[in-house]
Amino acid sequence: MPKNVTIKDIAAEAGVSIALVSFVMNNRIGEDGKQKYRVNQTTRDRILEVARRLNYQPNAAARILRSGKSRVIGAVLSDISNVFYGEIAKQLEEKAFRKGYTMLFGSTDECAEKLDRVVRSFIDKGVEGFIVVPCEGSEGTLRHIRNLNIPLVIMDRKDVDVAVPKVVLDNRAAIKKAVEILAGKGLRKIEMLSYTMRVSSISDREAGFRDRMLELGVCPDDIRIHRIPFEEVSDATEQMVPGLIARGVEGLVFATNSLAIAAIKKLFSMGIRMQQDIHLVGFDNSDVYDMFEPQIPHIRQPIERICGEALARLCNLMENEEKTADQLITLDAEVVNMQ
Amino acid sequence: MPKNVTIKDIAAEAGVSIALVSFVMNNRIGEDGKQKYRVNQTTRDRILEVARRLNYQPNAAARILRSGKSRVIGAVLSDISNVFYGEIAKQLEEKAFRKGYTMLFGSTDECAEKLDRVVRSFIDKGVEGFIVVPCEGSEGTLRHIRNLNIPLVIMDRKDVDVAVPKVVLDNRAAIKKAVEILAGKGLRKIEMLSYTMRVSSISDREAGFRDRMLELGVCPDDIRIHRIPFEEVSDATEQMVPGLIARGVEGLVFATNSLAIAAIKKLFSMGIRMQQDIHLVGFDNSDVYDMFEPQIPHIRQPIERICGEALARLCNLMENEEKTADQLITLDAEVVNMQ
DNA sequence: CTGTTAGCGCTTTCAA
DNA sequence: TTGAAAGCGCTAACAG
Repeated sequence: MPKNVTIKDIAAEAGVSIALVSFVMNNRIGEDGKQKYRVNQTTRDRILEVARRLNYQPNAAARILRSGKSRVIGAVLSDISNVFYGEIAKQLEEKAFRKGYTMLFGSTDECAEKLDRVVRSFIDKGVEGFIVVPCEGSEGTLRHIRNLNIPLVIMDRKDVDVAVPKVVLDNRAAIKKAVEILAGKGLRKIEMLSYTMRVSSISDREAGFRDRMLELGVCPDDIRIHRIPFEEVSDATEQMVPGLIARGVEGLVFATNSLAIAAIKKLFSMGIRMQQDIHLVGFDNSDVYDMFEPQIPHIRQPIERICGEALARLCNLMENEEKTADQLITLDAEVVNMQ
Repeated sequence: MPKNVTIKDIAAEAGVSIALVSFVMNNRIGEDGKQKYRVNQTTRDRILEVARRLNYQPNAAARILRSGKSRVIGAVLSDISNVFYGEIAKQLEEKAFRKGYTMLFGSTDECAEKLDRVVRSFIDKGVEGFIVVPCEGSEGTLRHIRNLNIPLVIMDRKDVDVAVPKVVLDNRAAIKKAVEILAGKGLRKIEMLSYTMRVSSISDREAGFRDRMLELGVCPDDIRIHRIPFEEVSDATEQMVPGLIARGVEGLVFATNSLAIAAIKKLFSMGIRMQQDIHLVGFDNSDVYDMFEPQIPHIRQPIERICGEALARLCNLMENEEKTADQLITLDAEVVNMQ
């Protein structure tokens, strides 16, 4: 391994001091035409030339050590292989890149222990801030982040007693819109598929469903929410669907795309005609929704805005060393393919 | 921001030297019961106690600077929001974590410039190694990585003239299996949907198709591969499908899941019955494949093994400072839901 | 078993 | 306009 080029090498080669090299390297990005350090144009050019010739790469570690800023953000999501979080990841990465930050991603798979492991390893890596989608039992870890004074923004879920900014969807309103689509068609025998998991996004969606159903005059005892364990969506959903049909359910709303997909598969295999024999409203994206004619309407989260807000708040905390503003940013969902 | 605790603080608090603290901290992970530095058990306990009490977090930057190892790997994929790469990302992250590495992810969106930007930013971050899915025109950047002497493993595509390990699917064989499924049903009017993009994974899949069709006795002029631009899969595919049907195509194989999904949507909307009026074989995963009865068979890449191999090679290069072993690791695809 | 010490590469103050 | 020098926090010889 040919020893990496350092500013010292450049200084030697160009016959100047390392300080000068450092100055020049940091001015590279002519920020707003204002140069903090004035260096002789000739010297500057010579240094830049040498740097290029020697293929100089600044050492990140040294820079971080000295400046104390790593410009790395850790994002701890639920499951990066799920489309929704995949899109979140992509947006975060892009937006962070533009701001000059690098993102580190990790999946919790809804397991508090894994979340803790990931968070600790990220801290080890010297992340400057965190964006976290909490899961059941993760409060301790989140508090740990706070205690370490590492900026933190919570995303997607808000039922965590930690005083940090939280960016979430207005889940109640979102599901109300979903129910509305079905109610608007005159349907009343509407049921919901949800997770057993108790996190605010899910609970709020359930609450929204309950609220709207009550408003529609449905008797509380007739409001049906079916809860399925996260780990066995496919099987459990498949087993449950026939029962729904047997009971003559007319409409179904879903708390997540995975639930919707599992149900649609089963319904389709049973020969049930979507949006005819039964009416559905999905949540989040899936290629499956668009398969049918008419397409299955679904609730779309404003992923770009969610990521934008989360990152903005985080940068605020990181850059302005602001006191932990415990704000709740709530964004509205939109309905796709409303019929 | 309360000054972070350093080994110095611990040393002072525990009344020992910083060296001792360092030794203890590095032995934390009792590797194979063998401790490199022997420290008095009482002292050790005291130090650990103080460290815990003061909530000590080792400074990553300093450690990296000193040891020269960041234990960070950069993965540059095509599009992390696509299921296939999403799963790749997840596997890489998990496996890397077990080996004590952290992954950095970036998407190229099949744009060489973006790939270059991402790579440079990762280098800036001090990654120790790269796993890259190249795209058209990315050779220069890959060579740049080599010149910097940063370990590199290429994944998914092999048509890059850079002497590094490459882990790919046996794409020719994979598509042959796909064609075989259709041929086994006695079909001969089989066509393929592919990308215009010239990367080995795609080209090889096309070659496999051509080969198998020739073997089946199809006249070269009758072998039809339809190439669709990556950026407009949906629209272009939708426009193309009716023509295929009009020509009485019996079977379709796809070079990627996105192509398959787009085609299936259109076919379905036209009322064509899958695996009856037309027979399909998909590539990679999609929830859409499982929607139909019988399910749409598809080619499944051994994602876990791909990631395992790629990471293993990379670690080899990073840890053993081995000379660039220019090996090509080819893995076999498997057919899911063969009927 | 424990302490001293010399840097890793870079930023930045202070002085020239 | 330039240079000298002091560390950032940690590791790892080397010396006791």
